[in-house]
Order: sequence, then structure tokens, then C-alpha cells
Amino acid sequence: MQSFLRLLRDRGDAEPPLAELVTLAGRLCRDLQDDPAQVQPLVTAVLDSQLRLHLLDNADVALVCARVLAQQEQHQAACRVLEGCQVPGGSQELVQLWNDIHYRLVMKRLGVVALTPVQKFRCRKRNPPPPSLCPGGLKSRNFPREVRQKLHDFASGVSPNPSKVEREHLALETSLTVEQVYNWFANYRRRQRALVQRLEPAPVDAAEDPKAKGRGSDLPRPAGQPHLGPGCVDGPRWPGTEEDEPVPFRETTQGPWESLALAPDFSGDETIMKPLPPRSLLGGEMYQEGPGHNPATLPHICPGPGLCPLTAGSDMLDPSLVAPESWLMSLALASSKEVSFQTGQLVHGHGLDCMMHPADAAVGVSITALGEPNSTGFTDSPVSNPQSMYLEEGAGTSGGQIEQRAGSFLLTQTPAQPPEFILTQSLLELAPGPSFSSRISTMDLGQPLPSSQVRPYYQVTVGSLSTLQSSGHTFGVNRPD
DNA sequence: GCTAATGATTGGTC
DNA sequence: GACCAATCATTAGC
Repeated sequence: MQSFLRLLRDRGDAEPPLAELVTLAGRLCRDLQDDPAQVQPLVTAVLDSQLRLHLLDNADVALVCARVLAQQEQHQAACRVLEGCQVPGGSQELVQLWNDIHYRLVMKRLGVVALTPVQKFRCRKRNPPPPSLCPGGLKSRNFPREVRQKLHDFASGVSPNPSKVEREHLALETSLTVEQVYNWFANYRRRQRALVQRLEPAPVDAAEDPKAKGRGSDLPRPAGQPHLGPGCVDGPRWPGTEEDEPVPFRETTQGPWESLALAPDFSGDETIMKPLPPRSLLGGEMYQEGPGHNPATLPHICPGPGLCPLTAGSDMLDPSLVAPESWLMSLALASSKEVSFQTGQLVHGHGLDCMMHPADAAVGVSITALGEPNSTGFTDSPVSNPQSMYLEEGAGTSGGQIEQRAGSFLLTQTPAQPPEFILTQSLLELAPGPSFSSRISTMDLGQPLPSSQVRPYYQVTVGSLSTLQSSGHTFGVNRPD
């Protein structure tokens, strides 16, 4: 070091080359930084040198000099050193030192020996490091929006519990590490469950049910309320949410998903909890029967999810009928990347085959026998025998739990709205079939209704809710008798 | 300055 | 090793 100090002191205009001297200074600073007895004269020599501006462009020199100054309580001088140095590419260490210096200043001002994380954050906000230390600016800690969107799309559309291969693939797609992808999904699942539990306080008697406790997939359900799948609450903020009280089932003339149609940028959870009033759901909408229907009347239904009848023997909804609302169904299924089918494709076989939204999307399917339609609407009130239910996939299913739950959607009777609500089919009869493949399930609604309750048309509502999209679609389906 | 969201870490269980 | 709950640190939004 003595020779370096001599070189520094005696250096002529040409010898030794400046770059060499800077490099040597940096090496000395790096090697001697833990030796106060030596680093002190070194720093003094650098700062006193006419070449200090050049020397301080070396990250190690700047770091050691600023650190020594800070230790000597010369915080302002230390900051000037850091501000003045031009380290190519910046330096995390120098940024950290910059922050540490300002932490000390704040601690001194506040008379405390430590700062809380929030205080540190505020300190950093007030004293951002000079651009020369971080040329790229301070990076956001959060993943880019596109990355989070991609991860979220996968979680809600494919699975919240991706396999190792899927995680690796996502890591490649998002430029994240596999660990980051894993953490993201772990946090996603955890926070989904927490949110659901906050919104759905466990019923009193659920405490006695060991299955209702513990693992998140066994979500508590308030009695008489449809189970909310995780996607239902998959959103950081739903304005209007009253977390401290159960979301009421409000009597309404709208269908359970209607308000979703009215508000594509859905932001309100109360709507998903609405009952399915068997007749008033139509709200005066005109039900057009079969072929020869007049789509021109549909605006009367719009923008709510109108009833769209099927032609006899058809298992497809007429796209022209559902067009104004088709986004609903499309959205409901948009994130289902593993299946493609037409908007409104629903009825098939004996009963209803419903494409269930992937695991995390909380599709609710409600089916209501509405009665005999005619050209102007239903002529007989179905109120006496509403047959309504919600079939929703269990929430928070991890891999193993999915297996356990395959084909075992939570089936929840709609709330007792209207009071004479009758679930005419047993749970077993209504239980979905066992098929559960790639998170697209076939739901067999079981035996035909008793003849006294047979209605050729059902009202079907399919809805999907997630953070960024929510949807519901109600349409008529002819019962394939 | 407060709050809630977010990414990461830790220690435990299976 | 995968997953979990609890927790921490950070930071965006207000």
C-alpha cells in the first residue's frame, strides 16, 4: 500500500497510466476494507488526491471511502462521494450504502436505534439513490403486470397447482425462476383460501366437522349459501365487500349472474350470491321459443343474460341468440384452455352435460325448471317447483385433493329464496358424474325429473368469477326427453 | 402515514 | 420434495 500511496503522491502526468492506478486503488480498497488501521490512510490519500474523481469511479474505492466517511459520522461527505462517482452499470453495494447512510441520519433525527421496515421504505423514497448508482432506476419489486397476468391466467384457467413441468414451462415463459413461480402459486393458493375464509365465515356446526377444518380445500360453507369457489373471491379488492358480515342473498328480479352482464368490469361480490328466483329471474324478459324466434326481441332481455331457447333436438344455442350476451359464456370459458366448444354448447344426452370451469374458477351452475314456455313467455309459473341448485367445484384443491375431489363438486342448495324453495333431487342424484379430466368435468344431473315436474325447458346459468373477469350466462335449455 | 397487496423466507408436516 | 401456515420485508395506492 505504501508504494501505492507513493505513486499517488508522486505520480507524474504520464506514469503510471491512470487506469492502472484506479485498478490498483480498487484492489487495495477491496483487500484492506476490513482493516481500519490501513484503510484509513488509504481513504485519506484517495480523497486528498487530485485524481480522486477518477479513483472514485471505481466501485470498490467509492464504497470504501464512503463507508469510512460514514463511520466517521461524515454522512454528507459520504453522500457526496457516492453522488460523484460514476460506476459503470451502477452498484448494488453502493446503493445499499447510500440507503444505510440515510437510515442512520433518520435514526439520529428520530433518536432511535433502529428503523421499522416501513420507516426504511419511506427513507428510501425520500432519498432515492443517485442515478449514477443505479442507471436503470429502481426496479419495481413486483413482477411485471404481464407476468402476473400470465400466472393468474394459468391459476384461474388451468390450475392453481401446476405440476413441476408446468412450473418450469411458466418460468421459461415469464423469465422468472422456478422458485419464483412456485412461490407465486403457493401464495396464490394461500391467499385465495384466506380470502374465501374471510368472506365465508365457518358455520357454527362446522366446527364439529373435522373435514371443515384444517386444509384449505375443505372450505367452510355457510348453511344455505352456495359455496363460493376460490375464483369467486379471486380479487384483491371488491368494492363494497362487507367482510364482517355474510353477504346477503338479496331478493332480486335479476338472475344470479345478471348484474355481471350489466357490469362487464364486475366489481361486486353481492351479485354472485343472489338467489335464483325461479320466475322473477326473467324480469319480464320475453322467452322466444325454438325456431322462428325473433332475435329482435332480445334487446328486451339485454343486457342481462337472456334466456335463449334451444330448438328441439338441438344441443347448441343459436349464436345469434346469445350474441349480445355471448361474452358471458365466452368469458366463462375463456380461460379453459384445454377444451374448445361453441358458446352455449351445453345440452347433451340425458340430463345436462356441463363443462365445468377449471379448478379455480368457481363456476356456478344453476338449473331451474322454469315451466312451459310459449311464444311470449312462460305461461305457468314454476315457482311451485323451482329446481335449483348450485354445483360448484371445491376450492383450493391441491393435486392430491383434486384426485379426491374428482367428480365431486360441492353441491350446495341455493339459499332458501324463495321460501318455498325445494330441492327436488337428492344430492346423490344431482351429484356430478365421476369424470374429471383435465379439470373439465362432465356433470350428470341424474335421473329425469318426476313427471309431475317435467318441464321441457330449464333455465341454466353458468357463471365464472375471477379477479379480472366475471361472467354468467343464463339461457334456456330444452330438456332432452 | 396508513393499509393492503405482494414476493420471499422459515420451519413444520406428510 | 412438495406443500403448508406463519411471518417478514417491501411497496403500491390512497
